[in-house]
Amino acid sequence: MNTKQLMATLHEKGYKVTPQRLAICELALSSKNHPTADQIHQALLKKYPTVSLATVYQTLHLLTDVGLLQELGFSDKSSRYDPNVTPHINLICPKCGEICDYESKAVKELWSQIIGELKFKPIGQRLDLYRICDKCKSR
Amino acid sequence: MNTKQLMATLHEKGYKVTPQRLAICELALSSKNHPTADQIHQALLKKYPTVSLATVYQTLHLLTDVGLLQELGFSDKSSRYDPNVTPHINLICPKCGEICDYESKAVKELWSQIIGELKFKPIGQRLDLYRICDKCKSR
DNA sequence: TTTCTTGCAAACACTTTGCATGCGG
DNA sequence: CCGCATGCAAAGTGTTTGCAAGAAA
Repeated sequence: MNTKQLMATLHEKGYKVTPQRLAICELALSSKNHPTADQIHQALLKKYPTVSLATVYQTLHLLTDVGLLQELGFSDKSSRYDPNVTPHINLICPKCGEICDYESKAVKELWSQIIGELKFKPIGQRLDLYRICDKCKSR
Repeated sequence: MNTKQLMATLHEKGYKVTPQRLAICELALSSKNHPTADQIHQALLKKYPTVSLATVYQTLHLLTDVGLLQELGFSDKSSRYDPNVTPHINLICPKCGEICDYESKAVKELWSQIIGELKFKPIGQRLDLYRICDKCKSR
């Protein structure tokens, strides 16, 4: 999603377009490593030294409402944000917190099979798979 | 799991057996509605009016460590505890917070198929499916 | 001009910790 | 007896809120 599309989406939903929002949206939606709100905030400070963490949270919620982002809450009370809202597996290392997406035709097929079995359409899903990542294993 | 087995498991892992622990374990492990720590605490107060919430949290972590319980963290920072640690789907209503388990042969089969594809053994999983529950839909 | 957004700081909810006391092994 | 477990209260953490000032439409 480019900037133009993003601005159109915000307008459409009745949200104002501000530089902060654009910056946060672009960072969050292009992220690959499932960042925390704080990580996004830190990255943002380089370009916008005055943005507050509260604004980051607010904008992330906005994106979650709109359906462009998924918030993954964890038992340590931290949240990670994932721009991939399609059915996929989050491979999570409980040691270091690394999360990477695992996408495959099989996953999507199997998931749609389960949905068929359930006879209703879900509004979202979250598939986590926990395992010690290679880095942590070799240590 | 009955009380005798539970006591044996605690001993085995080097944990002391106390009345509080037994009570918390029995409540948590037999729960069907994915309670919060506070709900467990409230229920417990009827029998043990002096147990502290801290003890409840500690014991729930103990059970999680031992692998008898899974902690489900959510984006609103709440945690729910699930005694079902086998691969199954949590049907979650984001409106009212209701969680029910959906277990089927298909889920387990398809899940193990995906695991086979991954070439390593996970140490756990979490499969959430979000949908508005019937009660909320009819309202 | 009107309304929404921002940034700050204070408030919040849930969870964890420190410590003195008490009980299990 | 020794050491872990308990209960309480205080501290901690990530997130949310209230409000005045500022910017978008």
